[in-house]
Amino acid sequence: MPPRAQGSRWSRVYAVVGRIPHGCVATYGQVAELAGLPGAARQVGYALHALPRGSRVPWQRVVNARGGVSPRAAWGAEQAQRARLEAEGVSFDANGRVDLARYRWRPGARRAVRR
DNA sequence: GCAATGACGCTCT
DNA sequence: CAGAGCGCCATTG
Repeated sequence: MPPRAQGSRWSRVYAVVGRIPHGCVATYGQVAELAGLPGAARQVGYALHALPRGSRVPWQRVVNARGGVSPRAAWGAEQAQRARLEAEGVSFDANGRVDLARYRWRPGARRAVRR
């Protein structure tokens, strides 16, 4: 039962996700920590799941710790996310995972892509 | 207030 | 690196 929880801490999660720069990706755990919910990575994914389509929240930039897109209820969304990230310059491997070592969002780092 | 759920994370094998 | 198991917390019913 997908809850709504509009006035909950989820808004905090959305705010953090919205701060993810273009061409970068963040893990659930990272977003959770930045949102003030350390260890509540699950709730982050849960919050994103409740996001309505058309939301300005770049939920597509949020991936799991392995840099892969988690299988969600919306079939095809996984494909859309990958396509969108590729359009931003994020490369996916044959397994559909991104190189976190390279695209992982570094809060505070000026250069998104460390090189 | 208790129990169940969930787009996850971490550790071990 | 891949797969499996256990634990984390927050929100809902």
